[in-house]
Amino acid sequence: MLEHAVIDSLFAADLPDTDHWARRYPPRQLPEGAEVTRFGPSPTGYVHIGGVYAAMISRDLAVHSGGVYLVRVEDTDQSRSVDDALSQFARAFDYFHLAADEDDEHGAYGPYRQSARAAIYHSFARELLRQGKAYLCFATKDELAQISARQEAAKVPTGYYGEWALWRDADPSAVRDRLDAGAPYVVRFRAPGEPGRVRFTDAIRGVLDLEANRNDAVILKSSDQPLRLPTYHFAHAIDDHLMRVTTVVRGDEWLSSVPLHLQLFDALGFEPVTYAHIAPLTKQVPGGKRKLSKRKDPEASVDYYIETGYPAEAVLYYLRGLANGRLAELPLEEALSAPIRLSQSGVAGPLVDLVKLEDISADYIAGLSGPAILDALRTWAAEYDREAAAVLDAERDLALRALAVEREGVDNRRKDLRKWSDFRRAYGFFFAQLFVPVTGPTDERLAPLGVPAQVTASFARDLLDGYRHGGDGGEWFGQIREAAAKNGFAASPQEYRRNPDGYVGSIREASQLVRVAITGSTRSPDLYAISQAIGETEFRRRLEPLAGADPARVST
RNA sequence: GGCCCCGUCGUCUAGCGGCCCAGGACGCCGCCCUCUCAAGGCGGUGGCGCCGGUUCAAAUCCGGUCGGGGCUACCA
Repeated sequence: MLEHAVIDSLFAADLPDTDHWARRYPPRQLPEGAEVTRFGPSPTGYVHIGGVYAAMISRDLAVHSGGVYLVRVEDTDQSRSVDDALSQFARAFDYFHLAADEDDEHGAYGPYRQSARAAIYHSFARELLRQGKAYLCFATKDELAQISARQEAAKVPTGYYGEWALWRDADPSAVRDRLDAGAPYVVRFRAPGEPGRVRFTDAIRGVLDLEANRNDAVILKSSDQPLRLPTYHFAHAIDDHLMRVTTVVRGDEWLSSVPLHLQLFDALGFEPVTYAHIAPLTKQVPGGKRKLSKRKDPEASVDYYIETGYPAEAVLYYLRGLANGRLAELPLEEALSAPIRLSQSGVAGPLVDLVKLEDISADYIAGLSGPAILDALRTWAAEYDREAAAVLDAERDLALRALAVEREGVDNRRKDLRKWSDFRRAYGFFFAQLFVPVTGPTDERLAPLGVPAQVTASFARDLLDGYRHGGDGGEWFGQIREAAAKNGFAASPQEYRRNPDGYVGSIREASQLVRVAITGSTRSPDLYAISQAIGETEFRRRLEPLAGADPARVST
């Protein structure tokens, strides 16, 4: 075994012993049953919706047990770090109300960024080296590639283990020679040799029985890097122990690493944590489903949800329903406050279904009051649709009247907003600034109705002459019936069907003429309600072009 | 290749040996309402991957098989 003096010379002379860290991060004083959970984002500048999913579950466990939820940035791969990644996370967590109890701003178990914890990892790595539970490895990339090539040829499992592990039992003098020559090395964990099985209980999947790890995994990356950082495995064991984490919620791609992790906890003398491996969010593709992909699927990114304007509550409700089917049966309000139970978590790998999300979202928005919608809409628009934001600010009263249409004083509220970006399509026409008036009786938006231009113009003139804006809905609509009858429209679609040649259309077509003139579309909420919301002046202004009015008349 | 996880309507799920010739939600289809659309009301479509076994009885337990996914990195 390598002499302690040689081992120690590899680390800073003033590097504290492991005891120092144990004292520095004492066990937490928390009530019985309190869970300490964490989320460990890697700062690649991209926030995956699965990250929000995992963070939400972690945080929920802590909140409902009176524990602590912390965020620890896993930036041990410096080549993948992106500068503004942290602000991206801040934005996502903020949007989804996933504030951490502890992070670099507040918390006594920091720093909460792995690149700032190098000394801690070094202390423990040195300790493992001193105890012979780890060793220096000088194998080059080429040598490693050769080893696995030979293993494949020999049909034995690939990896760095047993007799294949070049430096596992190297002569100390050979190690010293390499060191003297300045050769770069990594620190490897000396896996306890004997093959066998390990059992552990996953909080979601129950008792699992896996093959024991025998790979001498790298725990400290190459010495030729300016900052010698640990691999995920080593950092996980040390950080989660020192931060006194009780339950680790992570993707099930980590399942096969558990045997290694358990060995590390054991070698380090730590109590193991409880694991909860969650199924990945997937997407339907021809022939099956696959993990949501960062590159191929826009809906994999939280930015998609934020920019499109899905309310956080709707997304959270949807995600909670995926985590615990039971919560999907509860009304939104209750589902958001009821605890997620790991034991009730699905193990499959749910498909993210945007159609379902939109249904939830539409329901949620429909339950909001007009002012509440306006408020949320404005916040969204300020960031993603400046023009709409300006209009909403300038026309606040009109916006409230528009949002009240078929929403206030009705039994079932209109559901035409699934997300904030639907606003323009659904409500844009209320606002003169966003509305494009018809150009005249020949406007192409009127063409599908099949009404001759002269009839259209005459009908509009008749409607405008003596037009009374107020009254109740019935009276108001009566004016359209009157003008329609006068211009050869059938009083009902049925009547028109019976005698298509006797009419230019039915009341349906006549109404649609008005609708297109007022809203620009053949689909809209109740016409009477819209007319009252925009007011008489605007109503007349929009109807006039239909009458084929000359420009001079319009401008006065 | 090796190891591991998973498999109920198109999708998310309930189901933990009899309450299930499988329940709910979303979607889809139809009807009703109706000046359009959205919504709403009512009805319908549709599933235990497959094969064996255990049992009086299986979606539920066991074995196999097929299918999907993951790991097998000095990425997390």
